[in-house]
Amino acid sequence: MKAKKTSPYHHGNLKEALLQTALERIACDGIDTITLRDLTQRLGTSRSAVYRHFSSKEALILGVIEKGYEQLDYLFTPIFQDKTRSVDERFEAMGRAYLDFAIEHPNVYRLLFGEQYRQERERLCDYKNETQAAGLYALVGLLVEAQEVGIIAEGNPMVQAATVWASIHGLASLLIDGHLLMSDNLEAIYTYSQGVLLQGLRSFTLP
Amino acid sequence: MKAKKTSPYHHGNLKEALLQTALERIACDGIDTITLRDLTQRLGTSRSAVYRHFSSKEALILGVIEKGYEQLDYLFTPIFQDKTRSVDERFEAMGRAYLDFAIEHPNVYRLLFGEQYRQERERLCDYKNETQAAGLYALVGLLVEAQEVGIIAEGNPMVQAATVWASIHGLASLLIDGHLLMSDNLEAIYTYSQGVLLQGLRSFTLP
DNA sequence: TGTTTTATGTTGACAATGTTAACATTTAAT
DNA sequence: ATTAAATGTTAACATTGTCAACATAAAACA
Repeated sequence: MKAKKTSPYHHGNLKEALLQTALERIACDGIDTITLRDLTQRLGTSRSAVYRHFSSKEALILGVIEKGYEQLDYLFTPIFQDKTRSVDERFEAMGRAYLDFAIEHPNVYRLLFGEQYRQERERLCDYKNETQAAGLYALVGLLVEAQEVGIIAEGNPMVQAATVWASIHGLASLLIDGHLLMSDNLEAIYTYSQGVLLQGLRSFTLP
Repeated sequence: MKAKKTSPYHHGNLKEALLQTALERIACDGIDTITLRDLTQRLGTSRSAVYRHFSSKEALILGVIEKGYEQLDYLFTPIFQDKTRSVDERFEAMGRAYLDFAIEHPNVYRLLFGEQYRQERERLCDYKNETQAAGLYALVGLLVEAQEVGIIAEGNPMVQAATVWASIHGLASLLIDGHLLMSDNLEAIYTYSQGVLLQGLRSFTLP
């Protein structure tokens, strides 16, 4: 363990510490209330120190977003790829994990799947194709598998994936944004949604 | 028509003009970029004039939100209540109108159904029960009707409404927030989603 | 080792923004 | 006509992101 004297001139790991603290603050209070001054104050450095590691506040946030997608990946990929479980089970587990994550970390969820910093992300075409789409492609893979086993009707798996994702994302969004007031009915709503979705995928085919 | 001399001391209708201009600016550039200074400058008044009509910027935005919900109501209620059309047709028309609104006015849609100003809205318990829920209750009514006709399976219509709303809201959100990249596939995705949803509602019942 | 270069952190300043207080002007009430 | 209320203006303040100039530590190099 490092001997932390009375605040040395160099922090030592400021970049990572900024990303970590920013993520924590966002998770706690949301994206709109965090300020660079507060972050640096918590880390015991000066306000402008940020600019030695990030070109702007926006760039810092983009780093946090990247970090968030990585965490999500660590969470979901194992579920999708667990071949010891049936497609049905993985489908169910995925939905539940997705919803749980949104409910437990609503501010992070909004940051990852909301609208803010959308244009800025597209400039960095990195994790558009890497991290963000990873979850969607894993879902596509699961749906292809489901088609092969005959659990769902045949069809364009990308279109199916969009339908599934939209359904669960809508539920998550409405819940964490306070538009569905029935927090006690949550389990019923989720179970019903999941049932309707699977049943629809099973029996509906485009002409 | 009023004789508009060289900017009279009193604007005459500043409150309504502020709401209107704010809505326009939000529709154009989004909620995060509008400033009171810009609004008042466009209306030819001074910055602080806002505070004679609204206690804060937040209060002005809440007024805009209320206005937005009213517009949505004018748009949807007739569709729901048009008894000359079948339940299926109204269901289809509702979904399409909802999606069209979101795509044509993404910034307004986000303002109405997003997370920002959520806590502030709850303090005014006015349009929580009036306007906002109006659309949901209309949907509930349509679903009750659908159950009676036998188009969908029996079940708690509130839970069904949440499922339907979540599905369409998720699709709208992902599209306007740039997370579904397939703008050319939009028609296919919507048609497929609608089909899966209806098929699922038709055949799925909770045990 | 001693010197130089690079990386990192600090301080002071600036513009933009929401907000308030004190003042001004117009309209309505008495 | 006088007074009161409503509405609008100006000046100032605190907060925030950002930048330039300066300071210090670490690394590279001789």
